[in-house]
Amino acid sequence: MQHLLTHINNYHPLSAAAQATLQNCFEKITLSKNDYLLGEGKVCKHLYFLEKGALRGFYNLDGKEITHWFGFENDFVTSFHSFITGEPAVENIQLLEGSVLWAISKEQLTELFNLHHEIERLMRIAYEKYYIRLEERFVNAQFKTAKERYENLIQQTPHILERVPLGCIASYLGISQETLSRIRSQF
Amino acid sequence: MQHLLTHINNYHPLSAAAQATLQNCFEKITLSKNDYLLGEGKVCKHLYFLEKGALRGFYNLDGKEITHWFGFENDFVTSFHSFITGEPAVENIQLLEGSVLWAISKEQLTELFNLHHEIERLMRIAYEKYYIRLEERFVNAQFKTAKERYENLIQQTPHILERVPLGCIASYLGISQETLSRIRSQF
DNA sequence: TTCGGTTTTTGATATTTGTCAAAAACTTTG
DNA sequence: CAAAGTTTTTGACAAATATCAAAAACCGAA
Repeated sequence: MQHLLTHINNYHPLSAAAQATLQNCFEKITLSKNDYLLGEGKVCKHLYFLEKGALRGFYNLDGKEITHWFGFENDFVTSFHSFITGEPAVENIQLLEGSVLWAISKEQLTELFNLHHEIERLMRIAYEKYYIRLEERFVNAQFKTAKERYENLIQQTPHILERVPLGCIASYLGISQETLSRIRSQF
Repeated sequence: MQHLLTHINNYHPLSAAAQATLQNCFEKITLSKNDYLLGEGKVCKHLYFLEKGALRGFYNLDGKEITHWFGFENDFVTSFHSFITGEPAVENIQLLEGSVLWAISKEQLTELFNLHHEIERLMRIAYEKYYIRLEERFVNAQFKTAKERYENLIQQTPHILERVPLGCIASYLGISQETLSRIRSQF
């Protein structure tokens, strides 16, 4: 829990009062490798903070699993579309490693926004950061070649390579596993 | 101005006090077709609301202009990366039509957040919507074929086809202009 | 209205990436 | 440790898309 608070204060320092309220609303969750945090079709009613471990978001397309994002230490994770709109999720969230998470419900979070302006500010700032991050992934996906995207991955998020099977990484990069394998053999 | 307030109240209803404060902070801007709202290398210090007209964000790559987003009526536009981080923009924002915009500086907006919790809430909600929108574009870019992306465009944002030159649309969809032309001839 | 410029389309060809199938390299576990 | 399963690589080929060049269509201003 201290881990979470430290990270949050990094984003945007909170008053002692706000921190105390936050503490009461997050619930600890411990999951094993391959467990599901969310199954497609379910509404994702929680925002999670990943204290330790790794997970992936994926959906099914023609019998194949398309991984489109990963979460690691200090990431806030949820099925954003479902969490925000309240619609059923199209994606699954599955653990890649045994992990420790902290969960807060959307309901509680909304309540916290009302109680503490600064917590809503924290969230606004978090969205800014996540927006920028997504924007960069979008530009990569749309305008870079497979090889450039792989080089980007090596340079900017090498931990992904060390902790995730190549099959997941291929679809994360938007290429087939065979193509990824061939790109790798060039290094 | 009433236009802007109406739109904002649609997002998230504001108190009369907050609305009055907002009114004083937005400045009206009128620009002609082909004018620039932002040039690359400049820090984007404003958030704009597009009341009427159309514009595009693009950057230069190997002498070619890569259009990656459009703005239309009722869109909030800025160079998000630059606006959020304070770093120089990599992109240009250029008018596709004569337009009417309302501008607010980041500084003033931050001030408004302090004055009215509800305005920060409005912004948090706006980020949520824009995040989801971007997420959908990302999935399209990474996992759909050129033809599927074009079909999506026809169904979901047909106004783009009517108001924007095909060269811009091609890079917006992440395909070459020739390929776009060939896809179109199939319809 | 017509000339000059821009935008869009068409054609030929090259490149990138995907698909399917099989082999090789790893992992797990009994 | 060995069999069985899983993941990764390799090969041959197919499909999608890009590139370059030129023609056609469109448009705006003198």
